[in-house]
Amino acid sequence: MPEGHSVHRIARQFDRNFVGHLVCVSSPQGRFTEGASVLNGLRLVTAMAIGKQMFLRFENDHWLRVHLGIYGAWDFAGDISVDATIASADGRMGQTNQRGTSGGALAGGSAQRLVPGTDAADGDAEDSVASIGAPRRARHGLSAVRMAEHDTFSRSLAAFPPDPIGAVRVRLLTETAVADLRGPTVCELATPEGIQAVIDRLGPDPQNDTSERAEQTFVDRASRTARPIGVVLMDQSVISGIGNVYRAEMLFRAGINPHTPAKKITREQFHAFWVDWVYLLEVGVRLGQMMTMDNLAPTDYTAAMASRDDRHWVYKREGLPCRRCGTNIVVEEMAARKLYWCPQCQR
DNA sequence: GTCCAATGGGGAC
DNA sequence: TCCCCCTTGGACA
Repeated sequence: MPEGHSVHRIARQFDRNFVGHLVCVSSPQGRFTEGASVLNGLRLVTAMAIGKQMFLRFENDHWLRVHLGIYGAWDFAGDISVDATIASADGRMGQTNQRGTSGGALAGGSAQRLVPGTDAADGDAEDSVASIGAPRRARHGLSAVRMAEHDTFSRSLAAFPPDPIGAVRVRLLTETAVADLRGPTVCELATPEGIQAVIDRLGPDPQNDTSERAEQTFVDRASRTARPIGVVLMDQSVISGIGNVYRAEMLFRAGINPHTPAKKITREQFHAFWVDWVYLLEVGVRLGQMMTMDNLAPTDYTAAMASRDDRHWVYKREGLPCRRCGTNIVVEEMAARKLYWCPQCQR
């Protein structure tokens, strides 16, 4: 699931291809029919992300709030301009990239225009689908068609918009682009007051605010509790966007025992956490992957980008030797989630 | 086919 | 602290 970096990428995608457009809103699955009818035909004004929450503001101060939870994902298709780095996003999208012809997408910084069946620059119709959200290896929906039968896929895009496939909670459609949402934990209409109430509950997100005041808010909220730091880092009211992967990796990078009571963490250590999150989140948004090993040689780095297994210090490495000291990585439950850590490096 | 895991979070107790 | 919701893919029978 998408941790904070994915949601920022999604908001960017909306900003690039939907903001300023009139949007047809529907709920093919039928579970957001009433909300869709309120938003249908309105112009999208703003797309923004705070941590794992995304907010879309439409005309007349109608807001749509989306939280992907563990399973949620957005599929984008049509005449979508995809930032070169966004084209390499997690999960399904990563594989999309592998299959596409624009293999150099990671390196470039320029946007590419992807127009199915017409003048797609260096890609074909395959590349005009982008998914961001929960990792899903096999294809379903638009992508499933691509994987199974290329011809069928091409036809489905040729007849824009493609038919929604599977449980699409909400579809946002402009004349040239479409976004399908599946499996969100939250997809609801909200008033400005409702949105503000949600925002007020959230800790700072360094993609939105790297000020000293933001850092201080984090430190103040984190340091006043005796809960384990491994729990506190995942508390979205303390700091926004950190999920289970980043929690484990940040604790390892800091060399801190996850059980340490937060109030015993020093000021310097909190500062280091903040600085590291600023950095890791920026990298994650840029690469579309939770790359937490930043001391790799360029060749190793490429390999790590390609392989999900080589991206992390400790996450999902239980029983394997620590990359730093050789001690076996352990796994335990903390805050109802699996926590991976090195008992030697994180004493 | 059936079962389980998965990068979350909220509510009941 | 437990339980439930959301959805999908993969492992296994």
